[in-house]
Amino acid sequence: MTKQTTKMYLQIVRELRLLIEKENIRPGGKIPSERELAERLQVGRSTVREALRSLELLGLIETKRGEGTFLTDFRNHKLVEVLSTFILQDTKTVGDIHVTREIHEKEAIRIVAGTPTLNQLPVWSSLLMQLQEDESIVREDLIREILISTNNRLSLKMWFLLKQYGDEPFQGHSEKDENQHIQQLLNAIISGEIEHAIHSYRGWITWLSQGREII
Amino acid sequence: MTKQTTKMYLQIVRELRLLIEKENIRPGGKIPSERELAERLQVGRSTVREALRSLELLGLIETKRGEGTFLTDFRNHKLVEVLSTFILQDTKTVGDIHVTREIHEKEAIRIVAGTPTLNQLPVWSSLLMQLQEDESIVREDLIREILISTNNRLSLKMWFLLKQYGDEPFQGHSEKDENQHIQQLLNAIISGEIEHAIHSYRGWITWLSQGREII
DNA sequence: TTTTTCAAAGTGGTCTGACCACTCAATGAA
DNA sequence: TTCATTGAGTGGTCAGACCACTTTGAAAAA
Repeated sequence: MTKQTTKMYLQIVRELRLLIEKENIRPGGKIPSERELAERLQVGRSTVREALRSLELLGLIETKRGEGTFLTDFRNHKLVEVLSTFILQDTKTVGDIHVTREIHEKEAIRIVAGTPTLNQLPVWSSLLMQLQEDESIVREDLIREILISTNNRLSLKMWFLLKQYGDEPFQGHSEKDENQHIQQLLNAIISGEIEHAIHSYRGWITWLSQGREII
Repeated sequence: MTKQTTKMYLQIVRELRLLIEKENIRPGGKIPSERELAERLQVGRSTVREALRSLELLGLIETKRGEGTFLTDFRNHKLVEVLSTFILQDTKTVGDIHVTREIHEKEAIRIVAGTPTLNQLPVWSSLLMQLQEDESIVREDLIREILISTNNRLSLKMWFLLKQYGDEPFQGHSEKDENQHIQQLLNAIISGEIEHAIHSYRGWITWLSQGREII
């Protein structure tokens, strides 16, 4: 049908999503070939390709010439590259991404700190011990752990994506200083002091962004 | 050339960026036609289209049949839509959607209530007056107003999507009761009492969900 | 002259069929 | 058994053909 009002390739993106769900294709799994999709969906192969190329640029699928097309695990860098070359100039957008990511992080901290069963999790004290033995912790790992423990997978995935878009290399920081921020946060979480935890988090973030500007 | 190692359509994405920069095409400006691009870059039109479709799905360009292709305002985070359809697919937990939406709502309330220039906005008192004259306000309208005033378009967009996915009809509620919740929230915002505002919000949400279960 | 009509040019949307480059597995020879 | 070959399947690209839509400007009508 060449007369649809909705763009065909967007339709295909949708169909593809349904197909993936119906056939239970997991990350890493193989998607039907372009020719097969074209026939099954009754569209031209070039149209199928337009949809697939879009998804590839988003990092949702991966194609290997001679082999096929595969579902990926949402962590391709292509998208980050493209977006950064096109968008990263726009400071307002970058700011939004950071702020939005921090929204998810803060709320997760509030939940963990405010929920006895969560703030008593052995992982916090074990992390704290690591720090006291001068083993450093990567910021992302800690935050991810916090996000995970809130058991909101949607929020976790959004956070993951935002992290990809907005990531900047953190450089020129003293590990010792950072450890102090982390310890403060962990202590507040364990003792269930929500506002204290948020305050520590804010301090940490501020400290990080100051570090960024020095570069 | 059919023998490049780097994928042609990615090459084109890159070329396109350079072209846009060189010709100083601003958001809203027109990009050369597909046929012209194909000739200038010495590639097939379908290959050009694959690149353009990708950028369109990312929300970087916009196409109008019969007119042409245009550079968009990057702030249109259209990619969120696509990503969300893929993400929400396996994270069907309606609960997650609600909780995540509420994360954005709560944070927005915190920001508005805690920022003097925002909580003094005339819109709040005017809404409050409407309520006192017994004109009812739709929940979504109020929340949207709050989100907008935080000036984080990305968060706003996410909220909008979450709202769409998780929408349920609110029924069987007494308008009078709801007005009371809203008034409480608005008053707390205006007076800058963050925790009070959050508390009101929580009460409102709880009340709403109880109403839902009755259905 | 002014207004209306409408056909042509230009643009994106889609399809078809044809090659090319690559991978993999089955086939067959050593 | 081992190794080389070959053919089927898959993505990558191209050229050309229509279709649907918008704009525009010249011709026709007022």
